[in-house]
Amino acid sequence: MAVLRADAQRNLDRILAAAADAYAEVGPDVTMDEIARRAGVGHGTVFRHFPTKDALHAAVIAVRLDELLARARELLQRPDPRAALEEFVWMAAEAARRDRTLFEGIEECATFEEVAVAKGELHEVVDKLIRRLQRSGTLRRGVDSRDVGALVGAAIKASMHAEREDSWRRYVQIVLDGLRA
Amino acid sequence: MAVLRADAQRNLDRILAAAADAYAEVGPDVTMDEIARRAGVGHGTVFRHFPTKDALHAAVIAVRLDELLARARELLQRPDPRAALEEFVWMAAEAARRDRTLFEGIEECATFEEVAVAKGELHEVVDKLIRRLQRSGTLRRGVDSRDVGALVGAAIKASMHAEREDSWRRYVQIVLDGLRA
DNA sequence: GCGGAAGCGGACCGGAGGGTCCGCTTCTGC
DNA sequence: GCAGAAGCGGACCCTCCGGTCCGCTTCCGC
Repeated sequence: MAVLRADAQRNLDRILAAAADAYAEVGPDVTMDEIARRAGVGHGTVFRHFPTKDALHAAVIAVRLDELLARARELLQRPDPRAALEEFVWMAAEAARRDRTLFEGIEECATFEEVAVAKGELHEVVDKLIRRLQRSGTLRRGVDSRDVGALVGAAIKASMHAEREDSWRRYVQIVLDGLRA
Repeated sequence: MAVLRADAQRNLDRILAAAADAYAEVGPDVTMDEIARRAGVGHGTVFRHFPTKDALHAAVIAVRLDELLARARELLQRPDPRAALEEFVWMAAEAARRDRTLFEGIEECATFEEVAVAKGELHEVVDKLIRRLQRSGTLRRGVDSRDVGALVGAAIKASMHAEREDSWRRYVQIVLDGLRA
């Protein structure tokens, strides 16, 4: 990544932030115009920084995944494996709730190097958390980080249409309970 | 509904069948052209029978919901409440698996009378199944048919991207286990 | 502060897809 | 089998949106 001119760097940051907001609020179908508008730049400027809409989406998702990855690594140090996994799940759930595009977009964006790498590393770390718990015998066998990710993401998505404000907590709890051995 | 000319009725049936297939296979974003092509009719013909794309989608969903409703009513007669609910859940899961658009489309199409009515009746009947089981004390309190529908739909959706062929069964089972008291 | 490079942004393009329209075809009642 | 109604279908329209391009602006090294 060559060094950018100061104004270009500022715009890049603004675009990433605006895109994150826009994807979170509107969903994966936000238009590039809307993102540009939120960032306060012209539509063409967005395309100079990101060659396609998908590339921008991937960049946003990669940032989110890196955040989750950092947190997951910290949790590996936790002595209690159940608390570690549960904390991770609740954290991921909140991330998915904030940005409904997170789990949905991962599959499509997996063709992008940055997303594939972050995803791979995250799975690796979370699988460690899971295996620790399975060894202690309190987590269902045959379940891996992909399953947990898919189920938690799905539970969050399912709660989006619910009337009750706290449904997402109930749904995640139901999934967690279902995952017990 | 006025009586249709014989050929028009035939086309209508073909369109509904083709649309059901198309939504199931391709997803909610199938184009009207694709549906018309599958039905072997012109694009304009589809629009004469259904004024908008959403109206067609709603019609397809209403048919599915009516099928589920009929089965749910039968299950009310079952003496064992747990078996009744579980059978319903597995049935709904298979329906959702066959037609990935089913649960997704319901919310948006709820503005259509036919869908709203079918949905309301289905919730009513399933709530009866659920309350029977809650009274027996083996189902989590505070859960209703919307929650169960959302969670099962989510589990199915989550399994769509999984590599393993049988993930949907595992996921539904996890949800069922999580729903126990 | 000047000149060249880097960046900007909005006008523009092209394709996709929902929806309309009307000349032609097919059906049906008599 | 004929007349008129009902239905058909594809050409067409229009909007939306991702992506390109280029004349103008802003920045930065000297």
